[in-house]
Amino acid sequence: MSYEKALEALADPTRRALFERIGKTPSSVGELADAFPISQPAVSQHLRVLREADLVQVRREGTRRIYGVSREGLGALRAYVESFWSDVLSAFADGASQSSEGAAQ
Amino acid sequence: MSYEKALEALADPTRRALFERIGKTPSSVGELADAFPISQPAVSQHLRVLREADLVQVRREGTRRIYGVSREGLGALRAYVESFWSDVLSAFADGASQSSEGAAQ
DNA sequence: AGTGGAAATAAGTATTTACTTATATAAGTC
DNA sequence: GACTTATATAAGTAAATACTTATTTCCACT
Repeated sequence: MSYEKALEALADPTRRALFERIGKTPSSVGELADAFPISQPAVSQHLRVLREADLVQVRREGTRRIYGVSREGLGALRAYVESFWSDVLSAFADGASQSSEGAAQ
Repeated sequence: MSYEKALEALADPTRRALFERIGKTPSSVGELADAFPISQPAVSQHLRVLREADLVQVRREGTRRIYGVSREGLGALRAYVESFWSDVLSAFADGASQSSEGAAQ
């Protein structure tokens, strides 16, 4: 749906690192705050942006909140990039206008 | 190579719009400056960022410069998203831990 | 070489944003 | 209900950035 928000969310290096870490192992806010050199509120703020981009998902576990990757936002981003990519490929096949390039792929 | 720069470049709405327009029809700086409600230098600055992210490519044509999409940066971004996506899918297949989701794909 | 047009760079500015510390909310435990 | 632990929100700040106008660079043409 909104690949725009996904792009904006993943543009920031810290937020991207948080997202990648969450992708490998779902984590609580505290675990993330321990693993990264920023404060807990900073982590929460980043998580909020990632959540609003549908890139992550929360699950309550007692008093903690476990953040994991959501497929919604990532899927939207993937669809966008993929469609753009195929457009570019077909434009290249048509025109073959890109001068400084060698073989395809 | 550097999907990071591609993400940062495409995060800005104006720059993303420029990139999408260039994807449809390669254009000169002047044409872009006419088509968008920003000044020519602003266009040039955005093009520079897109160029440094290997998302666009320049070709000289007389005194003008025609910008077209480059496959380098877009391919890098695509590879990143794609690999992340497949990781998420396999993690989902393993754990099936995402609570609020329905069927796969 | 001199002129004209196209694009890049320089310099300055207002907005955005990624952080901080302080505080509030929420859930589990006694 | 009081206390502790975990997370979110409030408020403020310094750095990044997307624009502007002014100027420079670069190419074509005479």
